Amino acid sequence: MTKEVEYKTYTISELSKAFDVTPRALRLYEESGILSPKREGSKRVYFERDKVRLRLLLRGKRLGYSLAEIKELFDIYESNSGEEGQLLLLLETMEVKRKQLETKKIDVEIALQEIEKVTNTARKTLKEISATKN
Amino acid sequence: MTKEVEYKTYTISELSKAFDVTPRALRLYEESGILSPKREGSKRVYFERDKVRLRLLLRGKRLGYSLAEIKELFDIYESNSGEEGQLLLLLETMEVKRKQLETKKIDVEIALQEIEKVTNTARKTLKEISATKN
DNA sequence: TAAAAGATTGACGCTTACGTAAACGTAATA
DNA sequence: TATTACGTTTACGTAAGCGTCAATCTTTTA
Repeated sequence: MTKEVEYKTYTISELSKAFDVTPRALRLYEESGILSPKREGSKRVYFERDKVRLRLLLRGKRLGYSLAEIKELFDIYESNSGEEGQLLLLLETMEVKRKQLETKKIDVEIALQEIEKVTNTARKTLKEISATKN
Repeated sequence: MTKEVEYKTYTISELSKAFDVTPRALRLYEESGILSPKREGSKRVYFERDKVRLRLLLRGKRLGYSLAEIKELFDIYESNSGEEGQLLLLLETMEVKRKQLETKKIDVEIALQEIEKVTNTARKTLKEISATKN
């Protein structure tokens, strides 16, 4: 008794709409070795795995990582043989990334504080203006 | 009695070392209209104001903003006449940026969580390995 | 005073991350 | 069956953000 599992698949345009990226970008991500859709003839067929990776990829981009860096991360993560050396490499890499992200987090928070300051000052001035008007 | 105020100034190489950017970059930032050092003959002289702006610029970059966007922000902030329309524009702009930053904050936090998961899994596996060894 | 250290202005080069168009194939639809 | 929609590869174009000379000038410093 074979267990039939339905895998949802996506065409390039479906995936591109779903994530608001162009097909061109998806092809580039493939060329960069990050996505690897199956083929049906010459047409790309994307599976859940690709969707997951694309989601991570885009988050990575928003965080400022280059495609090369993102691929590197995927590679390290996947090449993980469960072997000790590999695991240690993984841990080191993650530690580096973690520190970068903590720094970024601080950058974001400082920026938010600055925005708040500017905003408060502007609001005060506005209030004074409307008070003067009356 | 004239009040003499000492302003600390910087040469391009001093500032470049202080912020770990190349002189070339500083010249580009000037060309982009973000920095505007005074001149002593043909030589650039940077004041505190430039230092402050550079610090903000670099944070902006780390947050993923382009030089053009950064300049735009400075422009809006400075063109602020205290006039009502300008203040409202400033508030709107800041609100947009604030939302972007909140999104980025979430991205960072999700990424940190993912790193934690991967890290924990790797650590567990490592423990199992060292247990087997004995 | 000669040489080294820093500065300046071009100007061309390079990488990343796509955009865009061309030329072509296949499949669904009017 | 003709057209429209969607897909493919190939390839050139582009914008941003510098890197890297080259040629020249000025100022220290040995």
